[in-house]
Parts: sequence; structure tokens; C-alpha cells
Amino acid sequence: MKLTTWNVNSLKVRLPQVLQWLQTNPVDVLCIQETKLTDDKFPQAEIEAAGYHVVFTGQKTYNGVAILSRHPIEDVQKNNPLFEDEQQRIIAATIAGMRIICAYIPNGQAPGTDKFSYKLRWLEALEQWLQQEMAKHPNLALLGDYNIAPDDRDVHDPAAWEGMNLVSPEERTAFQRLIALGLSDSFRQFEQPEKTFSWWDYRALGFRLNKGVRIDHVLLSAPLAQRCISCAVDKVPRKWEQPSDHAPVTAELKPAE
DNA sequence: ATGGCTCCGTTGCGGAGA
Repeated sequence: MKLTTWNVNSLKVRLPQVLQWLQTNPVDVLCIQETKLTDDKFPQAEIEAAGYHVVFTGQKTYNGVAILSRHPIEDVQKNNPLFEDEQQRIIAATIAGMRIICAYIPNGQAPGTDKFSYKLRWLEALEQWLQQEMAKHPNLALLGDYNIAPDDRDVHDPAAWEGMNLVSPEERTAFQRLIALGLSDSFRQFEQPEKTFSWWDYRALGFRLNKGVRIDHVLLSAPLAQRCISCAVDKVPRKWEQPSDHAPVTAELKPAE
């Protein structure tokens, strides 16, 4: 059972790459962020033709999330019922006995801005809702673009980034509060290459110089974490023509006993 | 180097991303 998260930065532009990637990586579940498409423009038929069920919620220009699945999708929830939000940033569903939550956590712009306080309020409401969801669903996975690099190891130049958006103490504390609910950062369950990141700036040769940050994560509840046998970033599609600035991150679970 | 690149939209060049 493979679960993937990928911020595609416009599904309109990236659909061919998503379909190409799925051909060689036929994962069970793919959580997509930043579709930037209203629901009437979503390429449902193309995705279903590739052998995937799909659910989505979007808006014009910004945000938008989707879950693609080889298995039937049930009990779909759009956005956090505890948080009034016009922005479409969450879609959740039950798939193969697991509660899958696909989240595009706000960027936050910079500490001290309105967008940053929205990010922190959004994360606080996510934590409250997750607590309820975890009580209902022991097998839960939270996949997405968190816009948080949890640790200095997750930043190419921690000194240059100190206190900035994505790494600030407030954001890292919010991330640790999610972990404290009983979630595991599946990437850190395993030995990993030094300087593994999931996002690189389009500018200034960010990818070529590996000036990146690890902000896309697969968090697993304890029963799923126990079944997890790997978690890895796939840098291959970041090398393609006209790539997303994010790479897909995949966690693999062995079958339940 | 408070920038660079990419995407979007009342198709221009400004906002947003991270």
C-alpha cells in the first residue's frame, strides 16, 4: 500500500506529468495540492481513464486539493468542519480502511503578517479536528504540503533561514502539536540521505544547487506507522521540463496482519 | 542581492507562492 503527497502547482499545467508519473508509480493513493481549478474544470475523466477514483474540491487561481485512489473512496469531507474557511485546503476520505486526509496548509508569507496568523489559527483548528478524527479512525494518514520544515535537518541553510517563514518556532511548535496527537513523521522513521528536501525555489538554480526545504510530509497514526516500511522523496519529476517546484513523497505500508 | 522563476487572470504586469 503506497500513499503519496504531491503539490503539483496547477493541475491544469501538470496533468500530463501526474499521469506520466502514475504510469511508472502506480501508487494506491495520491494526494494532490494546489490544483488551482474550480470543480467544473477538474480533469476527472482523464484521471478515471488512468484507473483512479478521484474526489476534489477547488477554487479559482489558488489552493484546491484532490485525492486519487485505486480503491473505492467513501465518506468524503471537504474542509475542516470546525473552521470556517473559504479557501479549499482540505479533503478527507475513507479508503481501504484508512482515513486519508489531504491538506494544503497555508503558506503564511512571513511571521507577523495577517497570513501568518491565519496559518497558525488554521493549524490550531486542524489539531482540534484531527483529535476527533483520530478517535474515530485509528488508521489515519495526514498527507500534504505543510509549509513547515520541522527541523534544521530539513533546511539547506538553517542559519540563513532562522526565524523565517516555514521554520519559525511558532510553526514548528504547531507541527509538534500534531505529532503529539500520536502521529509519526514517516520520513524520519528511516535512515535518510543527508539534505533530502521536497521543495526547491524555481529561481537561482534552487534545484541544481539543492537549495531546498522539506515541507511535504506523510504523517501516520501509530497502527499505520507500525506497518510503514519506507518513505522517500522522488526527485525524478522535478528534473522534467516545466516541473512543479515540489517533489512527490511516498510512504509504503505493508499489509495489515 | 527584500532578487531570481512560475503560475494566474477583467491579457497586463502585479500578486502569490515558499
